Amino acid sequence: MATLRDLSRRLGLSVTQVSRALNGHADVAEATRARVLAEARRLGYQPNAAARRLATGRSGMLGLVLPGPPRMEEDSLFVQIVAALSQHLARLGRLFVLHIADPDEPQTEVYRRLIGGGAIDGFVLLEPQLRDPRVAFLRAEGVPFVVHGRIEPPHDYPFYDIDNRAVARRLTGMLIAAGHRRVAFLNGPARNTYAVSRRAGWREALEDAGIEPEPALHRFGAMSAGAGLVAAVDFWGPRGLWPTGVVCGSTRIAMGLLEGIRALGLSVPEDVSVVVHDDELPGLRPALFDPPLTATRSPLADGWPHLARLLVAAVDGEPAERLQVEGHVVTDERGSVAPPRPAPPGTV
Amino acid sequence: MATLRDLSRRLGLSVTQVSRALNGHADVAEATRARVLAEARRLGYQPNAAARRLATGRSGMLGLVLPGPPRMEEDSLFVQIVAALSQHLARLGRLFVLHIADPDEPQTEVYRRLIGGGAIDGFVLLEPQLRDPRVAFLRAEGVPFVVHGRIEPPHDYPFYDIDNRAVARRLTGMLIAAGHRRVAFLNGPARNTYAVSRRAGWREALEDAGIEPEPALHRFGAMSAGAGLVAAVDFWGPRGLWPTGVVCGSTRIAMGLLEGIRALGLSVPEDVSVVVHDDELPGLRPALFDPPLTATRSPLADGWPHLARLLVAAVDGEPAERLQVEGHVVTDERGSVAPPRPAPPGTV
DNA sequence: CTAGTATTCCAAAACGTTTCGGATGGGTGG
DNA sequence: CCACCCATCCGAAACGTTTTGGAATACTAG
Repeated sequence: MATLRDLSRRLGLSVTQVSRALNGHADVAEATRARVLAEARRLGYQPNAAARRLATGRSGMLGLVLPGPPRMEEDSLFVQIVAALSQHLARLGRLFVLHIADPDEPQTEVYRRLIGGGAIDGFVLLEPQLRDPRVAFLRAEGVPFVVHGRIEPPHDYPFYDIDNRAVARRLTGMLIAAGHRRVAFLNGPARNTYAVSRRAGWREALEDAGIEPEPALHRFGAMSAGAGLVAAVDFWGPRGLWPTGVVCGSTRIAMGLLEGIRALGLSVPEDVSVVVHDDELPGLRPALFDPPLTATRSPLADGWPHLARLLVAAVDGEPAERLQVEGHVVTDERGSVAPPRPAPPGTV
Repeated sequence: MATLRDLSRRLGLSVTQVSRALNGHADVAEATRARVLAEARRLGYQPNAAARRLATGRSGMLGLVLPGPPRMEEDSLFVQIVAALSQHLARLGRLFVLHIADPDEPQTEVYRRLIGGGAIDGFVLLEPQLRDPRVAFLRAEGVPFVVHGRIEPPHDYPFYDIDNRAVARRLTGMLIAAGHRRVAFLNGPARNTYAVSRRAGWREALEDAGIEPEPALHRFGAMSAGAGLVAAVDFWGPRGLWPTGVVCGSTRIAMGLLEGIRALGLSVPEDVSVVVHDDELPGLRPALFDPPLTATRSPLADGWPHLARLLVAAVDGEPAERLQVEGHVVTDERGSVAPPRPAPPGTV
């Protein structure tokens, strides 16, 4: 493998100048730079990553840490993320390190090990939580990171996110506009920040319409078909609360909900109106549901290129304020919303 | 971050001795080593990966390169591989680098870039092919690698593999033993070495029974349900070859094959006997097919820990002969094999 | 002609580790 | 007492890059 010294000898230049020529510094004559570049190409020169890293303190490696092996139903999404990050980082000249943590080891220990040896320059953080310990740790250590989503203020870090409160407001608002007053919300896990924002949005939409939000109609829970099915049985079973409209935080929840609604002999949108936020999860398209579901839509996939770009910029020292991207959300009307039908006698 | 120098100053030792103490060299007094270890722990010392790498030439990073984003039906398998490699390598103190190559860039260029800067010590090679260009390149460059499967002899490299010829012999043999003479084989892609070995096994089993292998009954093709379905229509359609028994190289092929057989109004095992090799692909269990399929079984997942271990050993200079593992294959009899029924009149 | 300013270059230090070639001192066998 | 060996230690070089602080040259303004 050719080194800078080899080049410098062949060219009759100092190692310094060769380095500066290759790195595009200003104080090297254009003619010299051309000679250096030509010779470097000829010899197939590639800078030694270790040496560069020792000198600069940067490794050029960016990491994603998962708390454990993904659950089966998340497989396709996981592949999407990993493939996208790897590809986009490669395009930016970085390497992608994937680390599946041992579920027993404390999260921050894992990060400590990875940054300790200077192996990894920065991290992508998925599924941020309120008072996220990873964020606290990386902040304290001064290690760059980019968040997919947002944590609580101050927002002094790079992120890609959508306006989750607005999403929930819009979905809830569509049902209210159709005349619904008992609007339930099947939300994600309470520990995730986006779920908290969405609850706020649901509340606001109701309050704006002069409706008192009924706590029992809001549910934190898993983003799974199971959660939707259970909710259906619970809402419209013997002692149910009979909401007339339901906002689903995920197409997976909606899938289970629709199954439950069908099983109970009800139908959408005649008996219940359903709307959903569509992340464009692989293989789950609200347009292909029966009936097709009205939805707000912002593909998760939109975020991956941004995350790669933002993280690289953050490692390069760009200030966080310029590294905050909010994704677009569009609305797809599909006819799963109709005016409410009065609740059957004998229910609240 | 504490360095060796910090430790040496605190302990009144030379940097040399501290380094040797931590790395378990022989010429350091036990008492000294204990002191060093204690102090290292106290300061939370972690060796700087870049410096070590610069000195030793090894980076501690091991890579997997995929030629492009995985296809959807392979997602779960891909997750399994990636998660397992990451976890097992982490346990061995190495980092796992996943690189999704740009499909346009020539494979060897990708590897050249990755090893060029000394970024990656060695690679896991999946889906080896005959005269695999990656193998040729890595061999020429002297970069360690481990192969999942085998390439053509000489076998002077580390691998984990099963005896694919024996698998095909066993499956074909089971059908022959039940009285079948027209035994078809739905194989994997011709470019993959395992498919070539399996074809040899199929041939041998037939020849051992004094049956002339009929080339039209063997098919290279994708490991997909589609391939199985097409084969079914082709075998038992209007101008079909009417094999009485079929060996499937994968449960995915078998899935399509069974669907086709059913669609043609035939049934297993009355009209056709079917056996399959079961890799334990996620979500595909021959025991749950209708009817349950007789199979040879060796979980792909068995291989991942070996691959991690073998690669690490290879990078550490262990000779290849000791780094060759052959996985076990068991047979599951499930009753999808019956004696053949005579071909309908008018067919070959 | 002089002082000042760009432009282009370079020697040497620094990054933190491993390793090579000894040095030191105590013990052993003669 | 000498020669030798063993156990334990150390200084210095090496890995290949970036960066610092200036040096040398040519040009410009006065």
